[in-house]
Amino acid sequence: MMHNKSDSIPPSANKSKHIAAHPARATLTMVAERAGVSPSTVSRILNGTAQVSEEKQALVKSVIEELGFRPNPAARSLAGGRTMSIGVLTQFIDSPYYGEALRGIEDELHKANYVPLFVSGHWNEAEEKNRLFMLQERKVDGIIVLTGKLADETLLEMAASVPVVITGRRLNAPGLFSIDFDNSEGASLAVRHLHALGHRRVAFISGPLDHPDAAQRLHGYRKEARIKGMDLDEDLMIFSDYQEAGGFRAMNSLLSAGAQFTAVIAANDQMAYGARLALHRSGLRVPEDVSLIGFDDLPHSAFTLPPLTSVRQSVYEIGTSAAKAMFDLLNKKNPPSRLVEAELVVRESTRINRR
Amino acid sequence: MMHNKSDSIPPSANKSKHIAAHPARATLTMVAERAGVSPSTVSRILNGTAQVSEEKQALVKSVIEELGFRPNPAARSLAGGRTMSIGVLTQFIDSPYYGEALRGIEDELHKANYVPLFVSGHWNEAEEKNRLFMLQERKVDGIIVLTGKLADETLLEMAASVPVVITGRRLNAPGLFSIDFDNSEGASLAVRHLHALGHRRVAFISGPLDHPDAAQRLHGYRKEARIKGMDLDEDLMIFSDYQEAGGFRAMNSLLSAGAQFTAVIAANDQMAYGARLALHRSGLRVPEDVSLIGFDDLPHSAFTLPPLTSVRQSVYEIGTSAAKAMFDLLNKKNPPSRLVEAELVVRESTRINRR
DNA sequence: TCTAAAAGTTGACACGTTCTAAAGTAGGCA
DNA sequence: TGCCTACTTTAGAACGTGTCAACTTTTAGA
Repeated sequence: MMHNKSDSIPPSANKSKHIAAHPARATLTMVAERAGVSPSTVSRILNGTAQVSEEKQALVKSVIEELGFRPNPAARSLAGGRTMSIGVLTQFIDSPYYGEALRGIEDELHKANYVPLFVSGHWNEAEEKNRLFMLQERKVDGIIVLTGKLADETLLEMAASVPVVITGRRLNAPGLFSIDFDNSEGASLAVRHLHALGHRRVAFISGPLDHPDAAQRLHGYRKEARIKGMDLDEDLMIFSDYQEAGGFRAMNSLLSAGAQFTAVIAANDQMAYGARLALHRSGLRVPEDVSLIGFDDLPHSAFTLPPLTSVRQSVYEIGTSAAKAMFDLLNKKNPPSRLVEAELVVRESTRINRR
Repeated sequence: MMHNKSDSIPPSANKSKHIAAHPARATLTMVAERAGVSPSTVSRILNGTAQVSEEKQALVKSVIEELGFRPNPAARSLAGGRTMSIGVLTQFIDSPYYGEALRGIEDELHKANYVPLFVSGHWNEAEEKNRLFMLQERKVDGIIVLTGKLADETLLEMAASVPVVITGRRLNAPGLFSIDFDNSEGASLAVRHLHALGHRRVAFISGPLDHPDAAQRLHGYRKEARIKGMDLDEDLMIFSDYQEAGGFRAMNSLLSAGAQFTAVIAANDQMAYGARLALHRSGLRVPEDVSLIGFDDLPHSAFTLPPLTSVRQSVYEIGTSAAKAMFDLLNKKNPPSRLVEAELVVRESTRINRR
């Protein structure tokens, strides 16, 4: 027999129902009583479920204000109403990249009195499903999924029972909204910039291909390089893990394999940082000897040495857009899926190729 | 009359109570029926509220397994039981510093089937109080506060009704656990290191003094410099905002004011990054001309140019410790408050003073 | 003026737990 | 055998809100 870990934890301390200082939270019933109407009426006013005469509206609302009444989320949830909470599946709560998106979501939800429930999937499909399941148990009103490895079908299935906003892929279905960056175009932008500076051999440090955005970025690089007729040897491409240390190792591999290049694009800024250090260790200067471009434009990239040229994506905006779309979904509107444009921020890590 | 923003949002979409595919979630009552016992007994087994005979325990547990029963959090909450959720007040959800702590908390809570509710106070006392209020409304079982501007009294008051774990200050009370870094000692460590390298004029870029840790770090710097008999002019100290851009500006001010120093300590890594760029812009090399030490040892600091010497604090561990302490509190244990030691990670941004 | 439809309102129950008080069941001792 | 204690178990009332069906009032049409 399995022992459930939580079994051993006794009930929490706050049993005292009436702390003297607090004047007993107002309930919907108290409001109804005070206003001389039925609880149902108050409920309908709160939720706009049906028509209520102007006068009663005004009366009840003033009583609500007076008593400082706020609906009890648990009771609402139990009664089958809204919980005023939105589940947010991210991959790592401390991701420097998605962090901004979380902030955007939080800011936007808060304006409408909603609370986000953040959970992390750790780029593991089973874990993601598990967390999503938890969210549904908690009866969240909607779910925002920040990328991840979930199958499209899983998402579509979920969208049938609860509004879903998904980033990092393009998908269309009722009750579902997707918002994605144009990763491919972003990578193309970087290639075009380097091409314009006279670079013809550009290395590419890719992220793990099981991340859809990594695949798209690699694709954009390949496509644009081909268009411009640039060299596109296999030994110019290397795969890594989106981490600083990974970028460091990748660059060392490139170097020790004797790859010839005058510029490098890293599929995210973190790998660019690592690569930059590796170049330094090998006595190569950025941008004098090698030009370097990152991707994501993390806040930090404006302060690296040299400040990093990077493909910018407004992740904060992705967050707010996702939250807004969620509200639309909640209101039964089905906003069209969106593709966000990328933009190149040119700083000091790229320059004209003199070789 | 004020119009409540949420009024306009219609009820959510999932009205259909019984989706064919899902075999109707098992409830506690169903479990009781199937096992031939009363709901109360099942509840008591679940919560360990009272003694139950071995046989019934086993029987009920097997039925729970069979039916895949999982308690409904909302119902629990409403009935006054545990909500299995812990409120976590942080300042910015995307803080590179506290992010790791959040991860630690999440990991630890998840093991015990608890869910964190993250909210952000944005270093604004009113906002912090507001968010804390929301958390209490949501009936969280406990609250973890990651630093902030709340008055001690507010925390103590709260601890009377719900278990509280607070980081970033030392406080003792029943139902409250505090865990803090030894910030002062951390700063002293940095000063000692520079002194040993022969530096006598060390500048200090402080964080905002309304952050308690900033005050402590400044204090540690002052104390140790005095002990070692080092120069401690007022123009060696400058105050900033813990941000990269702030560190950049601070260093420029120092430089343009003509301050003389051979080393700099920044009160956090982010300001160190900014300062490092400012030094570079002025043609000063790190560490050849100026030694630089940061604070926090962000993951990134191992990959800056040069890799940054920094005072390390295991923020992830702070997170897990906070969560563990919360469980102790929930179990009515009152663990002793803790002070976490700091450690200096020496990399390549410091060297012997040759001037 | 009468009637039908629409608008406004209400009571009662459901949601899935926890908790209290009280009842039931043994075992031990006189 | 009968009574008391200690251990188990249960019935049933909360908890605060949403919803449905039914009821009442108003409005509009003829």
